[in-house]
Amino acid sequence: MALVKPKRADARRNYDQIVAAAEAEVARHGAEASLEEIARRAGVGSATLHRHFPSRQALLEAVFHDRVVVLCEQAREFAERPDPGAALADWLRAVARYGATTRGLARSLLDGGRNPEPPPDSSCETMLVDAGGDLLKRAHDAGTVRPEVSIIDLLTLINAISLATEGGADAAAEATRLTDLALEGVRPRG
Amino acid sequence: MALVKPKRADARRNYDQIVAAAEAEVARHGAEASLEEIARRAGVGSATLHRHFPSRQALLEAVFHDRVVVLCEQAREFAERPDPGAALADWLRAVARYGATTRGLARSLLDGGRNPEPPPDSSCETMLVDAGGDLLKRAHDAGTVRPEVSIIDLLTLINAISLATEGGADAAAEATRLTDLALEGVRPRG
DNA sequence: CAGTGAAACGGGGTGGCGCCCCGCTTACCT
DNA sequence: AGGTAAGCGGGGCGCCACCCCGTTTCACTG
Repeated sequence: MALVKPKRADARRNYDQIVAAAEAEVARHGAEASLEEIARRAGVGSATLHRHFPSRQALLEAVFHDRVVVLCEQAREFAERPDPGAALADWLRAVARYGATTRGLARSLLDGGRNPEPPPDSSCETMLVDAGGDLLKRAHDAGTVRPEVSIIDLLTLINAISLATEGGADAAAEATRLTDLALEGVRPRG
Repeated sequence: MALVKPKRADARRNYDQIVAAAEAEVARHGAEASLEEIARRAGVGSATLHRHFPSRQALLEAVFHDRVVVLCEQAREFAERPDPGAALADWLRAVARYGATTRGLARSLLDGGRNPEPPPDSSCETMLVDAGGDLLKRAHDAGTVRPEVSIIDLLTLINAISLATEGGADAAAEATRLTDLALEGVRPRG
């Protein structure tokens, strides 16, 4: 059950240094940050980076994993709230806001979803789908969400919004506004 | 008023060949297609490509320009329809579908919007904003769209959907579904 | 604590890229 | 036909992802 991290001490140390360097570099330059530069800043050879992370996507997953876990914990808290519709909406807004202000995350999730092979249980995508699916189920049961709406659709939409607003002047505000627009619809409510 | 295209005959021929090659290559590999490869397939040196198109964005604009013009003409037709709300929705669906099935377009529009300097009147973004703005105005006047909704927000949302669904198994269907979701909202309609 | 086998490392090579310089070619105008 | 400037493109530069393979480092055993 426990994560089987690299065994040797130097390997583990390098792994952590690479993730730390990647976090900084991705924050600066987005999901397309130079892997060579990340390796350089981590103080390792580029071969070491490629050995630990066979793809850019794998590295991004490691970078964002902890933050996504926090979002999922928040979902679990929101699940206790009395109004499931508002809980789902608030969580989606939080996801949109976080995605819009965290360079590279939205792109990483999009590319991850494109991947043909099934993602592991600990992938960012899977975790979000699981956490959000629970909130959605409650909202469905309460009748505050149309039954044909799926969690995949919702997260795809939210992630698309993050992607489109990421890096803007006030990304969080714009992501929130667009999320509200999508959740409420375009027509006035009776 | 008429476009001031490159004057010399060989320049114009190369320009057209580059755009044609770019169209094919972008369709195959998306907005990040290799510029070197495009030049190779167009039968010109890479310097010629860079002379005609100082940035990747400029090339993409040229590639998609004609198709976007068609979308805008469609908007003008839709403006005649009796139900402005449905006309706007149908047009947005068409834009979403086209963006989702045309590799590179959504990405190009997104990056174009990031550009700090104001886009020229003939840019894809400007044309869509103008054409859609007219449809939205009619819908606003008819009261079928909430007044605080802007055409920028709508197109950003639609473009985000295109971006997120582009390249999927049935991109057109998914883009349409997500567009409907965003237009109608998540909650059931009274 | 020393020795050993394997795991991990990283310098450097390869091929591809975007971009640009500059000597050469070509089309246009008179 | 001849002059001239616009246009061309081979080739160079710096950066990148990715990988090969000789070398170093770790962990385990006696």
